[in-house]
Amino acid sequence: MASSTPTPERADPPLARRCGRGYDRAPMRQHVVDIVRRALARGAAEGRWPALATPFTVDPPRDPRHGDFAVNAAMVLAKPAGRPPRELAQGIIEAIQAEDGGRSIASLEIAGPGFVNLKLRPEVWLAALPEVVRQGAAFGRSEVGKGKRVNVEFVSANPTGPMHVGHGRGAVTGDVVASLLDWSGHAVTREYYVNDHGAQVQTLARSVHLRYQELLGRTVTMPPKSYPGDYVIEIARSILVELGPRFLDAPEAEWLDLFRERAVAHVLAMIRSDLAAIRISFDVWTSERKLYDSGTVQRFLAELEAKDLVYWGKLPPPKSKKGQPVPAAGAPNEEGIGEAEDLLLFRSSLHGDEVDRPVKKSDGTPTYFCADIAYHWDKRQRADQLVDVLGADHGGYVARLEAALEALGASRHDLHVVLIQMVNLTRGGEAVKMSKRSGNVVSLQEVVDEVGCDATRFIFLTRRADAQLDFDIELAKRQTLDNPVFYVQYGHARLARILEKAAEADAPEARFDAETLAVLTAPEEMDLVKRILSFPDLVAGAALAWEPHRVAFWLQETIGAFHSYYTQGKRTGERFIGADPVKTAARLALARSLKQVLANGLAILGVSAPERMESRDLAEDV
RNA sequence: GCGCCCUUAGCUCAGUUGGAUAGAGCGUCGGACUACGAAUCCGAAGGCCAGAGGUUCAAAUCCUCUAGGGCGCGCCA
Repeated sequence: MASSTPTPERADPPLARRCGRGYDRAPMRQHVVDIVRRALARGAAEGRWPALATPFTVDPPRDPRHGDFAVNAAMVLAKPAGRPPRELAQGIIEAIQAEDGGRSIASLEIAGPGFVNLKLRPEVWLAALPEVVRQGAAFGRSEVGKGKRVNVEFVSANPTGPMHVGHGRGAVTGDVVASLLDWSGHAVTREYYVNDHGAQVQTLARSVHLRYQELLGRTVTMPPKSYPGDYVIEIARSILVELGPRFLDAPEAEWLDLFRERAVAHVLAMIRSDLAAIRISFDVWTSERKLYDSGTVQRFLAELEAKDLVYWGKLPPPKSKKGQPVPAAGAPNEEGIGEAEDLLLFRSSLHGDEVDRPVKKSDGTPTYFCADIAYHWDKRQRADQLVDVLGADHGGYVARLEAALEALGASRHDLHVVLIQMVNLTRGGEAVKMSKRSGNVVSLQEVVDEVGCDATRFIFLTRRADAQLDFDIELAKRQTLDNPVFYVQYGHARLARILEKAAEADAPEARFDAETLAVLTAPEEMDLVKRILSFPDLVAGAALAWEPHRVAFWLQETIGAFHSYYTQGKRTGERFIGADPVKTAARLALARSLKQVLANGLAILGVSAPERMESRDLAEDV
């Protein structure tokens, strides 16, 4: 585990949090942060500049020529000190040098408006490399989330049909967010909320009954709002086979519950199977129905009343859509409910919501929202931080959930919602027709069957969650450069083959001692070493920003750097396994470290890291 | 009409929570294989970061407005 990582001492936590970004404890960077912090404190104590009021940053600059880290302390201090930043920078450099005593820093210089560019001695970087292989599959884990319980709710697709591609994106995103949080030391629960209570599952049950009648020879027409899919026929058939035709003309009350239970169980089994195909499983499945059966919702409502958070009243009239007339007062809406009647309203507008939201309908039954806040409140008791991964069409729902948490005494920040934008499925650039009406929504299963689990998962992660994603089936199957999955996996396989080849060729073994690694002097080699060592930083950052796509991009960049280095070696004749046994041993150490870090990155994404690629079969292409 | 999200190279997108001369891939053009995987790489061309103001040492990033695109908007879940 990561516990043996040389953890830099953390003198004073509040100060430590102010300096740097707080979340970042990558050993090398933290080392620099510590030195700079001590240097600044000493300078302040000596009256050379004021004590730091705002945080400074230590960041790897975009341009590697600017050094390993850029420190902005002089610019931050310029105003309070009343002196030009470049002048301050000179003093800061001297203080840093005094602090370090030449042990770890190779160079310091003033640049641009007042940055202090800092370069560590190569041996400092190289000395950290053995840790990568020593920690192996745990390299990259951190404890930034130590002791924090996080509940990640995702998918939560209604149990009325198989998962489609859009669900798949949310599923993979949620799964990897959970994985990242796990890697950064949080105690993670993956949770699925099953909406098995409302009108939609009733509709499903009725659809099954219609198909049931059909199987018994009746001619039926599926109403517009029903579920016509083939799986509905399957469910009907299984009921017919097992229980016979006795429900054909029975009143609804006699079969509705039974049909619903059967249907939901069947669909949930389908969903579990869809999820298994993309390597996703959940720790907890929470049934909305059981929240009622166990009295959780009722108790929750009582609590709301006790806290005076609800009242009986009328909802303000809706904002009309452009071009549409505002319904006359008292006119019934689509559900035939007039607006004159009172409902039980939750005071969400006190906490940032636009209006108060109903928790009980005018007929006295609880709304969906009611059960959902009860559910979130319940989750909040079980975890310190909640994450919901929702489709973007639920964006309007976030404010009321946050309001609910806040009203109940938690913080609105205890919930973070990751909104997933829609997926445009294409095939060779042509949009794939998705018609909900015909039940022809392309199922996740079909896509996974065609392109494979690895490609499906990876492609879902090649875009920020809140941006729309084009998913091209042909591209995902293609074994070429424009397919990022292939590119990254090939890089891992290539490293595996090099190490394999070295063993066969009786080449020297990888060696991690300082003397051997010291021959890794090429800029490309040091660049790779630094990239490898930045991995824990990347993972922690992606976790705390809930941004799994960062890992996918990092993998592509890192493997690209390796391919470039490798091919360059081929061109110059500086072969990976070369005549020089020391260089060979050092390069193999680099290869092992890089292979490990790629494997770990892919593990976070839930994508396999193959030891070799299957041979390309072009004959398959028509 | 109101709210939220988006707008970066011809195309698809990154941009390290405000840092230095804005980066990749694809596409285009031109190059590199007696080889440990050329399933790769190198180079060139390509930009008013949608537009206008503001905040400060510093803005693609934060605030306001405008123009386009997406989503949502009464006791459906």
